[in-house]
Formats: sequence, C-alpha cells, structure tokens
Amino acid sequence: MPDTPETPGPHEPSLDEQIAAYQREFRDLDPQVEKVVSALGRLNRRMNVAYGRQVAALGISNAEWEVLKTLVVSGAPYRLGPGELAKRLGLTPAAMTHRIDRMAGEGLVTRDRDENNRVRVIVELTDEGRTKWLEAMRMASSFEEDLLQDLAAEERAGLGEMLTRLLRRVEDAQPDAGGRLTDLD
Amino acid sequence: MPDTPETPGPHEPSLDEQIAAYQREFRDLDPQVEKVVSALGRLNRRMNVAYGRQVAALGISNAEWEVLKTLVVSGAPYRLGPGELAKRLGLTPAAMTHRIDRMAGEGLVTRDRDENNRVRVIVELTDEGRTKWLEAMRMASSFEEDLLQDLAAEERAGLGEMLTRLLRRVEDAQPDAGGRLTDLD
DNA sequence: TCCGAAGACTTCAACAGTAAAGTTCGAAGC
DNA sequence: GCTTCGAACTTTACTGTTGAAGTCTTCGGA
Repeated sequence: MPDTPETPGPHEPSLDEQIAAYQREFRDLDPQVEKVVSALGRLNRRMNVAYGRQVAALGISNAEWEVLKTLVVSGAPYRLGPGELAKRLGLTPAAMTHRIDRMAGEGLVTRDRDENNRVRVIVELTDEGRTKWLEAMRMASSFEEDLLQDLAAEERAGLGEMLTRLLRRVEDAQPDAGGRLTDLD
Repeated sequence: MPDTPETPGPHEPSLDEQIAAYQREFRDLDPQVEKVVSALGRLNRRMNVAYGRQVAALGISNAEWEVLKTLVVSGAPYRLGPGELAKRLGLTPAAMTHRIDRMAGEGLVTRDRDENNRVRVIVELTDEGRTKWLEAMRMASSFEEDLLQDLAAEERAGLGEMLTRLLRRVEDAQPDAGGRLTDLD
C-alpha cells in the first residue's frame, strides 16, 4: 500500500465527483437537477471572490460595493434611507447603521437627517462614491464579458431567459425574500 | 401633492429596471451580459434564503449544512481534517476550529487526534450528522426539482452545460479559488 | 393640548469570521 | 540524540453582523 492509508483523498472533488458521491448516499437524486444547482452555487462563489479581488484594488470591499450599486440603481439624486438600503441588501438595520458609518467616514456617502421628517435619515452618494462605483463597474463588466466569451449570442439570450424564469419562480414562492437573508420566517 | 415628495421610490427594482439604471450611468454596459450575471446573483441569494429556512427546521444552520455536505462528499468513513475542510469551504482554519467546536457540541461530528500523527485532527461525521444531511438533502432536492419544474429536459441539460462551461472558465482564470473566499491575492 | 402608540433609526451584548501570533508534534540535519 | 524547521491546528484580538432593547420624532385620539 504505497499511498497514505489514513488520508481519504485530499483532493478537491469536481462537480461530477460531488454529484456521484451524493447519489451513492441518496438514490433519488436527479443528477441533472443537481448539476444545474451545484454549478450555479460554485459559479456564484467564484465570481464573488473575483469581484472582491477587483474592488479591493479600488480600496473598497464587496459589501461597500453593494451599497454603492444600490444607491446608483435608485437613480439621481442617489438617496435612500438606511431602512430601505437594509431591506434591499438583505441586512439588519443595525448592520446598515454600522456600514453607513464606515462609508461616510471614507467619504463614499453622506448621512443626514431629513429636514421634512426628522425621524428619517438620508444616505446620499457622494461624487467620490459615484466615481468608485463607475470604476468598479468598468472592471466588473469587462470581467463579465470575458466570462461569457465562449457563449454565442443566442446562448447568452437563452441562458438569461432561463435564469430569469427560475428567478421568477423563487420570487413567487417566497414573495418577501427580497428582504433580509435572515428572515427565516 | 398627495405622494410623499422626498421619497424617491420605495420600490424594489426589478431586474430590468436595475439594468436600465446601470445603463443610464454607464453607456458601455452590455445588457445581455448584465442580465445573465444579475439574474445569477439574485437567484443564488434567494436560493440560499430558501435553503436556510429549510435546514433551520432541522435545527441546523446553512453553515453547518455546508460542513455536513463536504464530509458526505468525501465518502465513507466521512473523515476530513480541519485544514482540508477549511480549504474546501472557503474559510480560515480559525473559523473552522470554532465551527467544529459547535458542531461537535451538537453531536453532528466528532473531533479526535489522529493517533498515527498526533499533529493532525480528524473530524468525523456521526450517525446523527449523516441523518441530518439526508433529511436536509431530501428537502433541498425536492425544492430544487420544484424550482426547475418549468424547464424542459433539454433546457435543463443546456443550462447545466452552459453553467459548467462558465465555471470552468472562472476556475481556469483563478486556479486556486477553490480556497478561501478571502484569498484576495 | 396632551398622551400614547407606532415608526425609524441607534445602541448594546453576543456570536461568527479574519489575521496574526502561539503551541505542539513530527521530521530532517548535525 | 539533540536541535531546528515546518506543518497543522488553536488562541487572541479585532471586525462585521444579529437580535433585542432603547431613543427620538411624528401622528392620532381623548
């Protein structure tokens, strides 16, 4: 026995190996379904690592980039309240408070009381924040185009269509799930 | 003016609205690419929420479920070291130590020193852990089949094939990214 | 007018994760 | 055989997130 007998296999399993292992333990598993789901999960994880690396070069974190994106999507004048931000980002209001603190300290956003309703707070993107978003977006979109390079135009269309169909299905199943990730019932 | 004038639009943007907003700020964006990427991200988030809800019913967290899955994939006798687990899960060894502590306390795994090499530690799935995995897997796979219900068999195949092609592309681009999520260069 | 309730954040304590330093055991050289 | 090096995990200090309690403002009724 030349190989280390006690070490099972210090070998990162491929997608197919993973699915085969599941099937050995759970006969009813549909390998085609599992392949889609597992590929989706792995792909997403790798992409987040890649995004993290890229935006780190701009001196921001993935978490901060998410806030910038949300404010940009809200459109000019790029203002949202902490509560609304928290809801869209899937965070608790407490976490949002802290994140805004940090980002305000870095000059990416401003935080002010709403003069019309002094209970509300307005978080607004600064010019610097908008610039960071643009730089991050440039890097991200070039990465994304590179990623999809091997897919023909009609494949991209089909892929986008199928994914949005799946998305619609989960959204219908859990109407509120745009909310907090921890909103577990 | 009946509507609140200062509130931009407390309205969760749809995928298409989001992409349209990006395009207003960044002309060079390819909407087809962005649609694929954004749908993928949203879908993944919703699915994680759904998984979290389901496994919570079994008294475990998503994080714990990931550990169970990794041990099951490793095959009988369901043993891996903390370091290997950490690498596969994208965690630091320190986080792994803590997570194993918790799971050992709950009886899902055991943690023992390797008698052949007392520097090493062996984490092994217990019967209870294996049962939990099976229950979680049952729920997950039925959720997943329901999710893919609207896709014809050939669509599922095409989707799986495209996703694995994308996965291969990111993996080639960052050969080590199976590692820690924070391994940002 | 005043009071009570609700809404929108913030604060606080506890928990999960990271980075870096510490510990322990095994292996390789002198 | 002793020592030094390195590998594998643990510990420590700090960051970010959660859940619950607290604060402040507004609104509606007595």
